[in-house]
Amino acid sequence: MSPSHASISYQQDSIGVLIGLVRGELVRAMEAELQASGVDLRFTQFLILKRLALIGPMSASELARAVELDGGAMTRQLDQLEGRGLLRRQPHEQDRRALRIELTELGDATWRQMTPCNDRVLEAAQRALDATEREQLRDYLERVLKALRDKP
Amino acid sequence: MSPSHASISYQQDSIGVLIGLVRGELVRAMEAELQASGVDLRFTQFLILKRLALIGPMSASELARAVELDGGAMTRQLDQLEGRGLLRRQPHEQDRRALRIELTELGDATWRQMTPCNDRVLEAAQRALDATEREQLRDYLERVLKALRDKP
DNA sequence: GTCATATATTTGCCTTGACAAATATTTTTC
DNA sequence: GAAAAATATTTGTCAAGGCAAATATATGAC
Repeated sequence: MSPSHASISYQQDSIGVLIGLVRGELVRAMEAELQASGVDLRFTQFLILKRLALIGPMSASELARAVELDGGAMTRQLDQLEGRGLLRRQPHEQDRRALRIELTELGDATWRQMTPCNDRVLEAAQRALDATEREQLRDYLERVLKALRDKP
Repeated sequence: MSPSHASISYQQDSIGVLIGLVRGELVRAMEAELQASGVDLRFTQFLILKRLALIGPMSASELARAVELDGGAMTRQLDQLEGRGLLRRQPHEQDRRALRIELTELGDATWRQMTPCNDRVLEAAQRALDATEREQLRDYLERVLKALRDKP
């Protein structure tokens, strides 16, 4: 008996695979840009700084949820980033369990230094899409994300 | 002096972040479905079996490139999957350096068992998109992938 | 108010994947 | 055709992230 693939010679990647591939390329491109700009940060660390820079101070767990990172992993990232002087752990004013993570001046400066990297990569990624298509892509992705999160 | 985020209260996620979030949800949903169907496989292992089932036997490095996995990591995944009787390492006919990785009957049966999981997750993810939008999403993602790979 | 439950952070443990080195074989160059 | 470069696989090493347990605090039920 022949296995079930025998008759299939070509198969498009599913949306799932495709999204994985795109993400992989984005991470690679972003880390390459950072390195080329002299910023010594991994992709996850870039995401953390970006979030803090754009949204402002927040607790470690809010930050962890925002970048889809495990709480324990976040603690260790904060250790590293704080050790390098890019952010600060402050006590949270309303909740004594929690922290208020905020960028230092150095962290903010680093963020300003890497903003162009971020922009270049996003522009490169979307260069084959016109403005309308970019909006649609974002819209579709947001709807997919919502569909996955609001599980039936 | 106030840091540069002070005036920004809300900022949309970039396409980059959005794609990362979607991928995370897809992986989570897929692993949950697999577990619920009694298939004890991680997402990466699912991808490997899927690829072999749909495309047919190929070398370990082809497989590694297809699922964006490091060669060393692939060796160890093959060790596990072969140990569980889901695939076989055969000698490659044209290239004595390489292997011909092929599914066993058990591997193929496992693939047939998890096909519905895959379909359910992809359907759930895209349930808020109509047929045209699904095609567009795929098209956009393929163009983004191509743009990232054909670096200027 | 008190107790049970939920949440925030930290730490230990373990798995996974990236990177580099080693070996075997193929392909390219001259 | 021999040397050089490229490719396939394996293994060692390391960093990163997930999960579970521990601790501290907050929130909700009664």
